[in-house]
Order: sequence, then structure tokens, then C-alpha cells
Amino acid sequence: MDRTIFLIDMDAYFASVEQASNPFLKGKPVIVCGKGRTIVAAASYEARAFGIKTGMNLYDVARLCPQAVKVYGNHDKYIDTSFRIHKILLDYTDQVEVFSVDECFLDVTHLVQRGFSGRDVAAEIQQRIRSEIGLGCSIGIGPNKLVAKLGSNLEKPNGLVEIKQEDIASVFEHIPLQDLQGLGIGRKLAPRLETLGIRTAGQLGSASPDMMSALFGRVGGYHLGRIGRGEDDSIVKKYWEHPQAKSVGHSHTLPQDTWSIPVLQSYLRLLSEKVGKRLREGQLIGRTVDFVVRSADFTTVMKQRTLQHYIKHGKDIYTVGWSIFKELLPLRQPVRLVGITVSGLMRDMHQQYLLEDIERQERLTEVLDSINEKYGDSTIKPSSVLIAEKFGIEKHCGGFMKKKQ
DNA sequence: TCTGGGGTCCTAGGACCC
DNA sequence: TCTGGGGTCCTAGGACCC
Repeated sequence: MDRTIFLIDMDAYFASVEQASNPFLKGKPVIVCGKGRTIVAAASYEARAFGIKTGMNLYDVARLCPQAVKVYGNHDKYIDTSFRIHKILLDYTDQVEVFSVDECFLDVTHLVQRGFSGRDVAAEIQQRIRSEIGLGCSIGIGPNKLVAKLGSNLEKPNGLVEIKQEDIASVFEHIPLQDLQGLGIGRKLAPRLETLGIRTAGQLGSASPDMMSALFGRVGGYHLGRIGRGEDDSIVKKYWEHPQAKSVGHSHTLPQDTWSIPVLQSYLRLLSEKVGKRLREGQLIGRTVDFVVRSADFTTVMKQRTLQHYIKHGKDIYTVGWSIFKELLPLRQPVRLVGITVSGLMRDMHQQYLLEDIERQERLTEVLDSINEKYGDSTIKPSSVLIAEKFGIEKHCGGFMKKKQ
């Protein structure tokens, strides 16, 4: 049975949010960027008319469009606006899969089965987002997520493109490979495929499976072929079913390249605190720490360490990060960027039960330890450990408790 | 005043265990 | 003078996404 899937993609999202909230910016070439050494995170359509693109540096922006208005991005505002958009989308289905801050998949098969036209529903959503939020979006409609996503790329802004199952082959036949950007054919793969004489999605779909698997591996070749044929069985997840994060990290490009270890240490400390805060907010703990350093010449080195125990505090993250960093010394070049990421995450079972107050937490641990010392290990353990054991993950929690001392 | 910051997934090799 | 094979974990690196 055919499904009807939408991909809703907000037009020039960050820039449009800024224009919607500041009348001065309306009709002007606006770029949203960060502070310091930065790049264009979003460009309004007025700015794009000057050739400005996402990812461009500010030097090129100034050259192409000196009058462009620069706005510092405010990510919280964009997330808040996303939630308001989601609220509209949830009026149509709970199968709203948040793909990114400005993109959602919707499965509206049930509406089409009840006699509604997919195009009409999409047009209504577009109109509501326009009138209630003040933003434009483009919608692709297809029998699966891949085709819907492609459709949303074909017409912008305010696009509404439907590709029906029976039309996939004829549409894909003429889609240039570059238009598959965002569908798994990136900057490296597209030129490589072109040297093989593959220039369209259709050619990708009909390339010899033997050749594809010889060149890209059995799995890779198979997937590329599916992309070229517009095949995708993946389901649209429900709004409330977001998978748990796999990693949490922060990185920062310094205002200037530096040789100074104390400067790098203080950035590392700051970034570690931010990561720890986000872990605790998400009730997460992690045991793998990734440290990344990018040198002035843009070479990037990553080094990771997996611990026996789980951590969630900035201080602990910093300690591991710094011990990794020390192994990369002495510096051979000034440093441009440092970053730290914690992965190997699991839910923090403690946080729900123990008090925020660290002193009290530590006193409690001491008491538990003294009792256990006197009467044997595991005489008393926090309820969270019992719960953890019930779910068969005592290995981790046990390790965590022991190592904590 | 060239090149941000947040992620996910995949591959491949080595250690280690059974 | 022999070295299979499966599985998991760890690490490094890279492609890709928005």
C-alpha cells in the first residue's frame, strides 16, 4: 500500500526567523552567523541573490554584498520557533519526525485514505505556518521519505512538489547527481560517481550492482542503488519517540590561533563544563571522552579514551580531556580549535533519586561506604542500583558506584 | 578577514575472549 | 614450523547531514 509522506523544509530558516521578528530586516540581505571567526549559517533569499551561500566566510560575504546585514544567531530562538511549528504539524498526525531544527517528516497516509488530497493538506500546512508563524516553507510529497526529501529540494522557496510512486523512475531519470546532496550523495561521492559516467539519479539506480559493490562495498553499493531508484522503506517516527542522544559535545574556534597551553586549558575547562551541564540536564552519563584539536593549517586530530566508569561533571570531563591533550604535546603548530565530546552514554539512574546538593550526596556515599565496609559489599545500595540490576545493567552501575570512591 | 558547530553512521584493524 | 572463526570492545579516521 502506498504511503503519503511529507518533508517540510523551512525556507532560509534562521534568516527568516530573524526577519520575522525584526521588521528592519525584512526585504534586506540578511546573513546569520556566529561571533569570532565564523561562517554563514543561513542567508536570506535577498542575500542569496548576491551569490551568498551557507558555509561562506565573512570575507567573501563582504566582497559579494557589502551591505549585507549580519545577525548573530540565537539558537534558542530557532528551537522555540521549531516547537511552535511542530505544534501545527501535530494537528495532522503524531507521526512527525523531527529531522533537524528546520525539517520534519510527516506521514499523512491516514488522511489520504480518508479521501483528503495530499497536495491540499500540504498547502494548508504551508498556509498555516505562513499565517501563524510568519515563515515560508517548502514541502515535498512522496511515497517515502527519500522521495519526499528530494521533492522538497526541487522548488524553493514556498515549493510544493509531489512525486507519485509511478512517476519516480521518470523524474529520477533526469535528476542530476548534485541534486542528491542531502540524500547521502555528498561532496566526495558525487565527483567519484561522475568519473564512472554516472551523472543522474537514474543512472545511479541502474548501474550494475556488481560494479557498485566492487567499488563501494556490498552494503554501500546496494544503498547507492536504492537512492538512485528512490527506494526507502524507513518509517516516519512518532514525535515523542526521539532516540536517546549518542554523544554530547562542544567545540570552539579560538579568536586567534594560539600556542598557549593555559589558554587552551581554560577553553577546555569551559567546554567541559558546558558538556557536563548538558549531560546532567539530559540525565545522561558517559564513559568515552573524545578530544579534538585543529591546528592552524586545518589538520584535525581526534583522540578518545574510554573509562571504566561513567562521568557527568565538567571537572571529570576536563580531567580526561586534559590527560588526552597532554599526549598530543608538544604542539607542532598553533591551535585553531579545541573540542570535547562525551559518548558511550546511558541514562543516569542516580539523578532521579539523589539530591542536587553534592555535599549531601557525598555524605550519603560515605555513610553507605562505611556500612558496606563494616557489613560487606552491597549490604546497602541506592535504589537506583537495584533498579539497574533489575534491568540487567548492574555491570555499569556497579562499576560506577565502585569507581566513584 | 578563508574555512562554525552540532551531530550520526560506517569502516577497518587490533586486542581479547571463547 | 601452527595459526580457525565468531563476537565484542576500543580506537582512528572519514563521509555525510543540517
